Amino acid sequence: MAAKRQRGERAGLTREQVLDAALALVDRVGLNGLTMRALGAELGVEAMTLYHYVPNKEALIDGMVERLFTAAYPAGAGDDWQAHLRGYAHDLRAALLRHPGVLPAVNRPAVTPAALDAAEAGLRTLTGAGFSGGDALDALNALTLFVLGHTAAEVAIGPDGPLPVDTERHPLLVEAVESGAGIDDAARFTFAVDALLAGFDALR
Amino acid sequence: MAAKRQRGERAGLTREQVLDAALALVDRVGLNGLTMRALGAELGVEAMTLYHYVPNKEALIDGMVERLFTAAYPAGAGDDWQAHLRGYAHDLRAALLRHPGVLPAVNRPAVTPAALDAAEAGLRTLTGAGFSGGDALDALNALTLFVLGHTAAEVAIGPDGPLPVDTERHPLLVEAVESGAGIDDAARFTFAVDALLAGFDALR
DNA sequence: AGTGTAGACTTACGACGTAAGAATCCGCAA
DNA sequence: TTGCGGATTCTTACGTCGTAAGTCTACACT
Repeated sequence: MAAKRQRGERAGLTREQVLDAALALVDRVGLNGLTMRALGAELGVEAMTLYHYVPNKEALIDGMVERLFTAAYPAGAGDDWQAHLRGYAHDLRAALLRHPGVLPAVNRPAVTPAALDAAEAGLRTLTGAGFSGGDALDALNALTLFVLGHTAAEVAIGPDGPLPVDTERHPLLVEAVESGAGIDDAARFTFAVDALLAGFDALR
Repeated sequence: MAAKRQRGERAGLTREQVLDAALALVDRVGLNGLTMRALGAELGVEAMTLYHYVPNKEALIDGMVERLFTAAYPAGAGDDWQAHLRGYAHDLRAALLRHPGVLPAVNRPAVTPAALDAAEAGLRTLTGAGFSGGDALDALNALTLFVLGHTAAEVAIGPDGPLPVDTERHPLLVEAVESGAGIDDAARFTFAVDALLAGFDALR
């Protein structure tokens, strides 16, 4: 990618550049293709050089996830609480889908300043709408974890040949699937988010 | 674990034994500790022997996940649909938590006969309660993916030192956390499942 | 008794993460 | 101007991993 370098000649890297290059690499070759050597090559640098910006590979991946989440919160506080949370969920999903390759490494929300700000904004909206502090926190949590689970499942492609269902044993399943239901990921996501919001409303 | 063996002397393994041993090993040493050599040692066998039961390590992990899911569906069809789905969600979570170490490798529900049976039973209950086939499928899907996301997040332990929140910037967050809300995983899970069910009810 | 095959072992290779240390550049003090 | 120390990079090397290839042995069937 970059020109060859001599022994102490600076490449002028930053931690952010390393993380971004890692995200780009993963987008291209998948999480399994992310190796220290490959990432180094991407940046015109030897593998060991990366250890000046990241203590080890695990921390590198954590950093990528953090970066993903930091980019995920546009902090749009909506007018009414349902619109606010709906926007939050859709924005978060969109941000996660921007780097699908990293999603297998995302098993819980990263705690970043941006995430805390988003949580605070959500709590403000919800408590303002009459939720108790505890319920508001639980609601935000449930919504966030649902988004993570749904999005992770979306990108986890499987062999998924024809489902091993037979009409005798699973008539309803066959019918629902053949009617085209459950195909569109975005529609399923929207359905679920709306259900969750309606449920919060009912429990308020 | 087992006695040393000569060339050709049978160890009498089955694919199921291999998968169960892998689950046990992961429970003990974590997913990173799962290596073909270590698993072989666990079974009193060389690493390469395992390749008679599993084409490669990825398939080994897939098999573990499948096994986890197969054990997860006790097929308890409840009386009313909310009780049915609530039981399904809690049973699924409990089954997943039985082997927490594998959860990072679970990013979507495994398609197994048991899973299909459970889906069919859920559809029957829901359509019987007045849901359209498409909505019923979406609802089951949303519930399942939420359980996966929530459970995965539960076991994803983090360093999680004191949260970097300051009272000035995040007053509501500080208050909610200090009140002890959001500590108990099971309670948060119950809250979210109930919300989702209430939401399904509202959208019916 | 002879033979094929499934199940086990041995050896070996390339790739990976990273420990250890050497080389070079740069900014600052004398 | 010179010299020095830290920051950044490269080089070399080690142990471990997944697994390809080949070999050996016990048993089932002829």
